[in-house]
Amino acid sequence: MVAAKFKANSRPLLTQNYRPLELEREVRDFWEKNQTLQKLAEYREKNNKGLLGYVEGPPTLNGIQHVGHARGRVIKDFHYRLKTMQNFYVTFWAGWDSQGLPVELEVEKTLGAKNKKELLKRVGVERFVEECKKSILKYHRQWVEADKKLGMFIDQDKAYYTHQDRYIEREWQYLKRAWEQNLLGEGYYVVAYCPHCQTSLSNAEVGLGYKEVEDPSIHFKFRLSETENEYFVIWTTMPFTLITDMIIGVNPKEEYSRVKVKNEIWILASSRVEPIMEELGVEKYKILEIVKGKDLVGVKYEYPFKDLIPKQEELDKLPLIHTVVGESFVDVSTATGIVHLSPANGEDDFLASQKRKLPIYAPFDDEATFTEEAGDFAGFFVRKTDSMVVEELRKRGLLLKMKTITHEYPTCWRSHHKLVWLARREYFLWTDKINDKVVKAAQKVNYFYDSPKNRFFAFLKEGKPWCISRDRVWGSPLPIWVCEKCGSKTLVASKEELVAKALELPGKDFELHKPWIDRVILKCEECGGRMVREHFVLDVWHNSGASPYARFTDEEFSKFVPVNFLTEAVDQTRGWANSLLLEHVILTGKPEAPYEEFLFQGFVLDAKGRKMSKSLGNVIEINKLLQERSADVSRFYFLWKTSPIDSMNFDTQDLRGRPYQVLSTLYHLHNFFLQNAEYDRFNAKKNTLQWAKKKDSLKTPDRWLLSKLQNLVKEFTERAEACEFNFALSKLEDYVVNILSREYVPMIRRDLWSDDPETLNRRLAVYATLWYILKKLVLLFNPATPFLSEALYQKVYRELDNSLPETVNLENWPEPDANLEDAALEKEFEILLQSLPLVYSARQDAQLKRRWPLAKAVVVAPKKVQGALKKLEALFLELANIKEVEYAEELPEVDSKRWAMASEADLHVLLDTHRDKALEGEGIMRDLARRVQALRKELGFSPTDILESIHIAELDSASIQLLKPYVTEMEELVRAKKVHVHGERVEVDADWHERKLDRKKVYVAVL
RNA sequence: GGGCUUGUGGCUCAGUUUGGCUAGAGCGUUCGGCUGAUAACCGAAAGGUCGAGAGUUCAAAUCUCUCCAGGCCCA
Repeated sequence: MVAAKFKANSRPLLTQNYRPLELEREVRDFWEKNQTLQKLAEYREKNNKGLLGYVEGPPTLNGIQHVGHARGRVIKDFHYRLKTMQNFYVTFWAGWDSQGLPVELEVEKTLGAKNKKELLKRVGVERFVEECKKSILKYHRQWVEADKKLGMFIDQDKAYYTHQDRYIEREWQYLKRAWEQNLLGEGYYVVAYCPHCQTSLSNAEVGLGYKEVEDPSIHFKFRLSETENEYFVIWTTMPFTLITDMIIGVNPKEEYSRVKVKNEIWILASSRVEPIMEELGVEKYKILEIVKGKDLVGVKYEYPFKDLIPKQEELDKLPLIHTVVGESFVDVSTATGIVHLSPANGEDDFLASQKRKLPIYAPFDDEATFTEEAGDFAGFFVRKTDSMVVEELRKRGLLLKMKTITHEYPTCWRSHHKLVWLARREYFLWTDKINDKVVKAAQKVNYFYDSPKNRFFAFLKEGKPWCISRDRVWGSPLPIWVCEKCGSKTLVASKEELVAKALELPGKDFELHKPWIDRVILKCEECGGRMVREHFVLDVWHNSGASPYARFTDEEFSKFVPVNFLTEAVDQTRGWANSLLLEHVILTGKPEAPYEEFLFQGFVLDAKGRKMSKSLGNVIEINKLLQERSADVSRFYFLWKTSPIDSMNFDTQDLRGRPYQVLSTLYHLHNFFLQNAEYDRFNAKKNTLQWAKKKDSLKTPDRWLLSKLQNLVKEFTERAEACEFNFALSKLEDYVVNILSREYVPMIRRDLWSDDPETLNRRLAVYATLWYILKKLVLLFNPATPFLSEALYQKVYRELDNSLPETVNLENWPEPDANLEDAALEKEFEILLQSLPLVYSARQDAQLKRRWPLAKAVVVAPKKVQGALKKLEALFLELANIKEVEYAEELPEVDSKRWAMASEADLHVLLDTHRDKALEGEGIMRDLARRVQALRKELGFSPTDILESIHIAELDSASIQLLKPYVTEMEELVRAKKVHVHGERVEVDADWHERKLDRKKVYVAVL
């Protein structure tokens, strides 16, 4: 009868096992079919308690999403879902960085290029740009796919792309503001240049090409101007740089020696005297004096080629030129500890001269050939002059030694030619002028953790100007036009304005990219001449840094910026976090950041803690990972494993462990709840907590569990908002696995194991409690594991209560309910939960199984502890499986053979190990019942099925006698109409199954 | 080479701000037990020079210095 009722009601809402992949697929379909993402956004847009701007840190559409990216995306999505459930409207819209060097490089590879100039000549810029667009589309598809699999609720329909005209136009507004404030202008910068490909290279490209190469290695000397015979001794591998020599550098903190060699005096670092003399074959020398580097600063030296280079002779008259400067980067552990500096041919050199405001002397053209300004060297390719310079030094008696060495030196990754560094004309944002404002702006931001904040500030305080021009094709163009006739410049920041001022246009409808933009010729307002565009494109960091203004409309910008919360990996301190900040200060003119909070995340490494790289082959791609692994489990793992600022060793093996277990337990708790609640026809709308309270059916375990939940809600929320996701999730883990599954469920199991109508209200009260608790948990889990939460929400909550909203995401974030808190009760349960393991421990010592009932326990504890335990005595007896408990304050004298004991601190439990016949019989019954239950499950019976009969055979006769009085109780326990006990295995209508019972065999049959 | 950061049982992490009981937890291992929601769980055991060294202190995983190794950024 009961079984029939159960079956009639049974709907297989949840599969018996947690199968995340299957379930996530269903949920993905559900979201798509119901347009959940869109509905959610629309709802919160109309109903919210506040707006939170968000702007996506655009991934470069080159390369594939791997676990490193996914960590950040999961944090973003976590934050979005949390804030949305807290009833905020968040502009969680996608964005993509679709320009830049990586895109160009890939296209170059695809099209097969020896060098870029040749390629562009061969295929044309139009074709090249077409290919760039194709390439970004390819990667875009894969990123969107990965986002979908991850469960990202980012709005892909509202995505921005940095290459779109409307984005570029708005990006130009930043430059316009900079132009108006005199923060944008021309300057020089030293860049790596490949003479063969005739193009400059980025730092990243330089890193690609370090190789062993041969170079001249020369030691030479420069005479101190005020002396006849005193010299600085210097070493270099690039003789040609002497042509642009401007200053020499010493380390002001180090010691230098004046050394007598024959009738000359040489100056070099003290620590280098011995090795250099050996190198130069000088056997006899004498150290005359030791001086500090800082005492050499300001000394003028005789630049040797003034006769060959008139411009150098001119420069020589200026202050500081051809004198000694102090620089801490000068290393006295190699060479002579003195370096000559050519600001036009080295970055350190350049910065040293900028600091001192020296004039720029860069006498070469775009082909790296010396110009007229280089005097006798004019017309030669720079490195061709190496030997000429060496010869000139020799003629003047300044060359000490010349040889050839092999060393590591950057070469062009494409053509393998040695690179040279050249000062080139570039465009800068003079952000050094607004550094105070920038630092002030950065100070208003919440960074959550100190270490990345320190790093960010250390970087910001350098306050270097920002070189924003790049000599490339696929990028946002620099909107500056120069008059061919009078040289005046103009910045034009919109297409409309371009058209209005144009002399020539590349057709009516052109896009704001090369090659078309270069065909726009403007009319000079000063002289009426033709203005042509400066050929540069912009640094991609300027593109993404413009996103707050460029991705929104004016109205949205004023509503949403400063945005609330951003997060990127730590490498973005110098990248996006910085460019956003600088550009916003320029745009607004105020010391204000475009973000209120910025979380810098640590990097994701492989299982062994090595960085992920293509060459190591240990990169884990998201699309591949999620083919086999659960997105929920992975998301949980990302957030749970380590603090977001720490680097994280990603080990797919870990996914099978605790993260899976936590989610699986949550799932099975729902299964448990459903099985029982459906059986008793629980009515979610009627049988609420209020109802249970009114019926006085809530018991202490329920009230304890409810009280514990309030604290969980409070702490989880606080930790999550502080970006301590690992702590937040471990709180959740503890509640689900320990408090609910391990501790609460055994407390109420006995109450549920009954179909007595008299106790129905008690059972319904337990379901009301579980419904309330589990539903809150599903909400707390939602930001971390949206698939599981949605699945349970649909299959359990919406199924049992059709008045609920359409998706779990439309629920409100739980808030602690003070009415349900009971600190005193929690304290009492703490004591109960400390005492029970002592019982189990004592049983273990005495070899007494937990299912064997015992007559008596004595709890020895202070009065207060006793009091708590007395209040919960019924629970204690049931969970300890003991008939009676006594209390004492002092340890009584007992027979240690008969009594087993376990202690912790001032709490002791004594167990009476003696079992009379009744206890033994009940123990045997429980042993057998356990085996019957296992067999029932094995044979596929449902827990609620009533069996016809159960047969037990081949127990010894003593056991049979002990068991007999408990047969009726057993029938109830195992849900069978009749339990038969036989001596022998008689003929029955079912198979006998052999089971072990305390090393003896016993046979069981069920039908 | 510089800045920031990490190093705690076999593995993954707390604890370090503000020095203070026998350095904790989970996973894994071994033995035993429990279980009709759970590939779960419980008890016990083995397992730690807290990266190395020095210093400060009555007392150091914690503070200071040096070094080693990994990571990020820069040179």
